[in-house]
Amino acid sequence: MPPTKVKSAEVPISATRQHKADAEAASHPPAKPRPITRIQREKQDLILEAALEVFSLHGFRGATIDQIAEVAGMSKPNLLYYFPRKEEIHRRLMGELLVTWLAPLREMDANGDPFPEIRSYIRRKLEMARDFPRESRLFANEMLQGAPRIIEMIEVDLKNLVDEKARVLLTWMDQGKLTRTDPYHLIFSIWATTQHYADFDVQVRAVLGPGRGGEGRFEDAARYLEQLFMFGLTPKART
Amino acid sequence: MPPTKVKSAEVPISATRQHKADAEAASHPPAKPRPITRIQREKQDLILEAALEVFSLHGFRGATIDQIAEVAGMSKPNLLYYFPRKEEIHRRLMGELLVTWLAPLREMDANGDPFPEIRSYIRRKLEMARDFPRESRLFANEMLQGAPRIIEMIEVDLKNLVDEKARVLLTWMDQGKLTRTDPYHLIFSIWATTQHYADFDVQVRAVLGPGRGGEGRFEDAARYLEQLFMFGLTPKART
DNA sequence: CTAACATTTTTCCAACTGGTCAAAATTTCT
DNA sequence: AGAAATTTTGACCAGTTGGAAAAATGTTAG
Repeated sequence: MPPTKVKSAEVPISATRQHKADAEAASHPPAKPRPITRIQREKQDLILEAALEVFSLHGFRGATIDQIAEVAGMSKPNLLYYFPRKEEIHRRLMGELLVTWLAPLREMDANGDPFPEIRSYIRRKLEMARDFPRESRLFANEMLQGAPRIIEMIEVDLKNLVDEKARVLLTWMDQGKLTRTDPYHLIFSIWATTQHYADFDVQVRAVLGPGRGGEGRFEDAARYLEQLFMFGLTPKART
Repeated sequence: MPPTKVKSAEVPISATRQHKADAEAASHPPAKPRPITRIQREKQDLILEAALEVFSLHGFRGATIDQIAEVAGMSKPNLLYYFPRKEEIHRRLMGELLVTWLAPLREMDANGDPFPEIRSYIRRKLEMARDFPRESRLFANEMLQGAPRIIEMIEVDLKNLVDEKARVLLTWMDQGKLTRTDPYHLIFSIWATTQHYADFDVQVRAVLGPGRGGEGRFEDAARYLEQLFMFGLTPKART
């Protein structure tokens, strides 16, 4: 499966600034794409990691290249050598994010039984909120701003995936294995409840207080959500 | 009930820049606070309204005074005449927001029955997401950034309120009127599911598509959430 | 070793940022 | 109306921002 259509952004990064050494021969149209070096990959990863940190905390506009460069441990011009513009960094980040972010939903298996499937979907999402809160916040930040830079991916890739899974849910409902309800809003509610623990982490911790705000909160959340969704979705006693 | 401890921020705005006309007499310690004029109130409201628009979209760091001034239809220095610093605007906004934002939870009545109470709490929150999405996003933005400017309010006012309502929920559980579960996470899940429709509005609309993404989505959400929470919280058949 | 390329640093810039200040315009009060 | 206060404006500033150019330094294949 191709890593979602990340449109341009795929250019080999260098070659952009390099003096066009086409003088020698303008014969090969696909012009040697120049293999990506070890350093390139390493530094790019470093930058993306730093950018994730900064963007997820301040949003696109609020983040500065200097900040990202500092976190990445390099100078600003050096960073700009790898990603010639701020937007490129963000675009790459979002492109990669969307793929991994939707993986849990992709795994929901139409051939499985609804409750085990939904239950483990919720668990996986909750684990992601716990283990990748920055990714969650990056996504949330983009959404809050109206998703200007990923609206297309949302409207195409995300929508298609959700449509597909909504159909799966409907099938389960038809089979009487699941309460008949709105599959889209069902998915929304799973997203909302799980991502809440990453995006509103400060609030969750503050409200739970030092006693219950520790690491145990994810276990508690899992237990609670399981109960909420299970008994909310269990069809009335079979006939 | 005082509008939550908004600490300073309460100074009459003017008098800050006014040349200290104390030359006449340094006799009255509480120095005439100079009544707030009509224009002051009007312009301040204008600014706060514009600031809500901009802050909710770009977060604190990402928003600029120029932007706010433009939306408010006045020059930057003029805006700064009313709010001498960017942070003041934000602080005021957050202070007022928290009060109105928690009103629905405050209304949850310990003397009522759990289901009608919870049901109408969900409805009220959903209505707020529909009618005041910018407020919701402003709040979300602040949370995403770790709530640096309102952490204190969160830890005190919000926590106290939630503690109180959690006790109410526990009472209902003790009385067997509600499934025994974690009252804190229950409240979180209501916040998450309802605010999702304001904060992730773009996503919701994109996924529902032009057909179902219209105004009806809030009604659908209300119906779905009601079902989710109702049947998830209904205690097992009485003995 | 060295030419060719890749990486990094230094210097620089124009636009934007939050904010100041004094003067001018307007409103309010008597 | 006229004085006093309030409000608005225009010019200005120092620091930050995203980014460009080019020189300096590494790295590596032949």
